Amino acid sequence: MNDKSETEQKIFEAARDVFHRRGFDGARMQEIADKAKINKALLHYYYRSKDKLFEAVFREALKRIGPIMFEALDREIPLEKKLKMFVSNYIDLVTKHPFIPGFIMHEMHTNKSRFKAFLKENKHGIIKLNKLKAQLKEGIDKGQYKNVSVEQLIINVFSLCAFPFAARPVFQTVLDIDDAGYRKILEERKKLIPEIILMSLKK
Amino acid sequence: MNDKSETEQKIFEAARDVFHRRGFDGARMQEIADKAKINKALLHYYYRSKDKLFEAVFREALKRIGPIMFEALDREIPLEKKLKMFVSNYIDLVTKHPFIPGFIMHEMHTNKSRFKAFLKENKHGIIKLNKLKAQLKEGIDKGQYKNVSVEQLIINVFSLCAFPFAARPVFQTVLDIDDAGYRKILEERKKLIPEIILMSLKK
DNA sequence: TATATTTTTAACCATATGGTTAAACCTAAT
DNA sequence: ATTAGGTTTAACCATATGGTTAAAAATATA
Repeated sequence: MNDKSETEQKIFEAARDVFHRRGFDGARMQEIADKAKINKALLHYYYRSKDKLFEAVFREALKRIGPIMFEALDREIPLEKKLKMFVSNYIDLVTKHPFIPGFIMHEMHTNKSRFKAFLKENKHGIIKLNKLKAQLKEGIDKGQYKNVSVEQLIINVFSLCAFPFAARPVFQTVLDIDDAGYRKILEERKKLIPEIILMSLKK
Repeated sequence: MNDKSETEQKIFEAARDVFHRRGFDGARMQEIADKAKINKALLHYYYRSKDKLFEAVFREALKRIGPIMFEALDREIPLEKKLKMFVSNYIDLVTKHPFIPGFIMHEMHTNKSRFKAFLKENKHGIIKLNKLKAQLKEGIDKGQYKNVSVEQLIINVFSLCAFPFAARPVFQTVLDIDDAGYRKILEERKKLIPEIILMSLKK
């Protein structure tokens, strides 16, 4: 869109950092200002309120994830490639922004209406299941795949991709894995997840 | 332990409700008091502070989930049964307390140290992987299972079980499913998840 | 019944927090 | 150099919030 001024950019990045990490309720305008190394009043100069600033951050998070789902799932390539592409893209993205899944989930729980409203207005919001559905049905009719619902399929893929990030501190603690070890595990999943999903489709 | 007085119980239940729903930062002592139909000062009479009250709620959530993981995973029954039992128990529990997964995940992210400290002191905290590990190794050696790591296996099972609850609002919105429909999907997963996991183990 | 103890309440308090204001500062155009 | 516009700051403000206090009410004890 508009090229933000340098300060505006600094503010946004600081805000993203803090909101992602602490959630809306946990975020403090002062912390954001400090992190951006500007006066608190400047936040309100550029973004009128905490709500507005949050919305900008929330939108960006959705806009980052949306296209990935959209591009990968709604495309004319074999299901197998589609899956691998999606999983790899998703894991790469979230590795760079590890708080996005948890952030979106939590904000969604505490404020469903905001999310729904946003999705409705956003083209990437609702996943277009048509192609995937058709593709799956074709495979099923051919006797190539088991008869599974698209919904379950998508829930499975997302669960296997996103949860290891969202629940990372839980897993690392409970399974006693250090950071390097966990990174390795995440990397391995780029191969593992498509395998699992494809296997679950086979008869 | 000690049989809480009626008021104490009312307070705790109200607190659980509010904390689960809003998280620590989003929870207001006033809302808890209102929900319990008592004066705000009574909260501090029974539980000294917001932190203490939260801790009680947080502990309870972990104590509910811990034994389920523990009981099911660390037991002398075939892997297949173990899996089915765990998944079914987990889904039943979380159906009754749908906010637990998201609650634990979020609080973990925003306050890792509290969680780790708690796990260390709790017997159910660290999953004992020994039996599961041995069991898996045996199957692998016999040529019955593929060579997968216990860690990935556990991450997969938990992801498939927990994420559909934690991200429920996201899925329902994005996939356009109503409450009844989603309940059905969750119920179906009691069969689906063990199938997927077992299939992912087969050679 | 009188006294001590526990439970509950209304009224406060101190602080944190989101937000505002008015003035200072900077930069580019005249 | 002066002016006008946008940018940045320090000092405030109003309110929400967790927490306290002292007294009332209820309950147990003698």
